[in-house]
Parts: sequence; structure tokens; C-alpha cells
Amino acid sequence: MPSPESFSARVVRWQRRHGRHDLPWQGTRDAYRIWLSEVMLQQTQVTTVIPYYERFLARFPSVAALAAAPEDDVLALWSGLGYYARARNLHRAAKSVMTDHAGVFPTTFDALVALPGIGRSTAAAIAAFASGELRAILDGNVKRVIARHAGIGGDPASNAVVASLWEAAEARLPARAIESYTQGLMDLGATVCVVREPACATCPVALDCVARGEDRIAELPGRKRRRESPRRAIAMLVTLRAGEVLLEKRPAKGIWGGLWSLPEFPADQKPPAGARALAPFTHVFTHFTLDVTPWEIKGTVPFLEKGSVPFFWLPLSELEGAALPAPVKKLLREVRSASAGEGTCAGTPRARSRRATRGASASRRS
DNA sequence: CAGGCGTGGCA
DNA sequence: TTGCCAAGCCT
Repeated sequence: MPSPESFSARVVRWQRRHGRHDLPWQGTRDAYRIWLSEVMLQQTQVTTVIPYYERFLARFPSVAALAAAPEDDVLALWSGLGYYARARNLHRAAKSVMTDHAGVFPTTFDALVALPGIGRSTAAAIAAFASGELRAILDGNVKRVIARHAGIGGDPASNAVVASLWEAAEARLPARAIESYTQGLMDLGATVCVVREPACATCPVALDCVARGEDRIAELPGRKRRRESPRRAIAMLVTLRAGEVLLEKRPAKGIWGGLWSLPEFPADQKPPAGARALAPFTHVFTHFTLDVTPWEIKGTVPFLEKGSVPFFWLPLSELEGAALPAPVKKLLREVRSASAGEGTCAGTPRARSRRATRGASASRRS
């Protein structure tokens, strides 16, 4: 029954031969780079992160560069990646590293976990990769691997189950080679112990896996309790003026916090006179569904002129580099294409591609 | 402490 | 189409 080799030893050996070794954030002990990758990878898959990571690092090669930047520039580089509190916390953490750690990015678990946006699992991962500190991680992949190997069922979001998973994760820690072990657990979850039809035939810990032994692979880990997703409706105003569109700053709290977006009004309210209906669309979030009715208007918008909300006019040619929510950016791309077809001055293909590589941000001009 | 917080891919 | 989920954290 018991394997001749420990769980961790098998994971380490498997990682070295079959794991991933060429991801952009691997092969470095630069805690800044490791931190950036770990935060981007929170609730986000590797293939999504890679281009964002490359762009972000090119614009902010050091924690000092990041700390010195305006928040708008940071959010602009994050635009489309989602969970924007990560970007705001990233920026806050960078400033904290400059002021509280003399610009040297910390590599110990205790110092890391004190920074905003770094929790227990992320701190453990950074500490392991940057300095070899022996700490357990517990991300989505590891939860699945551990739940199956240890036979831990129940709602993986509940405190009791999470506590059991942490305990099992701690119990499996190696005495050395924490980098290969941590990476191996992640790789195992991402490539072998996948949600549907895991490749147990190639798994190094299948021999003593409880889910495998008791034929409970499909039921482990337990299903998340699903909440009913409410539906909301909103109208958005696309105000155009000489190749520019009017944007306003969203409050720091709530959905798309700190991003620039289109002015909104209740979906059941009459649009301003002269507004033209654009194609409605639906945007699905994790916890609700949003039906958006966009209205296009060319001219002044009186109710905004009096408002205290920061606003500014974004040239449509600078769309790609702005800190906008993904569906708003998509909508404005379509508006830009349509207006280019009408022969206005904005949005030529050449201007688009040039601005797209620049990472320009929205700056306030109210 | 349960719920808020994005987006895209996949079946 | 619809539901599920991904290198979680914060309040």
C-alpha cells in the first residue's frame, strides 16, 4: 500500500521530468517578477496571463518603476485581465515596498503576507520561489490535487474544508526542493489532475490517491455551492465629439473599480434627445449578468457638465492603451470601426496599431 | 464569514 | 446555450 517514495519526492521527480519549465516568470529569483506573476495568476489561467505579464514587465521593469507610476497607467496595463482590485493592491504594495522595505522586495512569508493583495497562498508561493522558504500553497489546482489524493470532500469554499485542505497540504511538504515541489503541484493540477477526465495513468501520486482507490474521482473535490446569478440592466452613453468619446472615472469600490467607463443611466430611463440606439449586449460576471443598452450621441451632454465625477475625452485612436473594462473597450472598438467607415478623422488602422503598442493611459482632464 | 470581485475557454 | 471554473484576496 504505502509508496516506497514520499508524496513530495514523487511530485518533485515528476516536475523535473514532466513539469513546465519555460513559463516567462520561471528561471528567476527576482521576487518582483515572481510577485507580479503570482498576482496576475490569481483566479486566472496561464495562457491568459502571459501577454499581460510581458507587457506589464516591459512598462514596469522594477518595483520602483511601478511605485512611481500613476494608478491610471497600472490599471491601463491591467485592462481586460479582470479583478481590478489586484492592480490597485499591486500598486499600493509597490509603494509600500519602496517606503517600508527600502525598495527591496521582501522574500519572507511574514513580510510578504503583510502586503496588500498577498494572502497566505500567494505569500507562500513567492517565498518558495524567491528564497526557498518551506511553505504550503493552496490554489485551485492544489485544492483539486489534495482533495483527491487525501479524499477530502465537501464544498471546497467552506471554512471547514479549506482548513482540512491546508492541513493536508502542510502535511505533504518536502524538507527541501520546495521550488520544484510547489511548481510540480501546480503543474500536476493544471496538466494531469484536471477537472474532467484526469490522466491518472501518468500521475506520480495515483498509487495512493484516495479518489483513485475508492473510485471517487468525479465527486472530488466537492461541488461549489452555486448561488443564483441575478440579472441587472443598465444603459450606457457613447458621447462622440471629433473622434473622441466621453469617459468617466468609476468609484474605487465596486465593479470595474477605478477604471474609466462610459456614463451610465438606468435602463428604463429615457435616453437624451438625439441619442441613437446601438446594439444591446450581455456581459456575464461570476456573480451577476449585466444587460447593456448603449446609446450613441454626438454633441453636448448637459447632465455630465454639472457632475462632480471626473471625466475626460478619450481619442478613439488611443482606445487600446486606456484603462477600460473589457466589454466597454469591445463596444468602443466597434464604434471606432463604424465611425472610420463614415470618414471621420479618428481610428485609422495605422494610428490604432501604433497606439496599441504604447500602453498610453487615460489621464484626467476635467 | 459569506459574498463581492472579471474574463475567457470549454463542454 | 448554459454552467463551470481558473496560480485568491478582502471585508
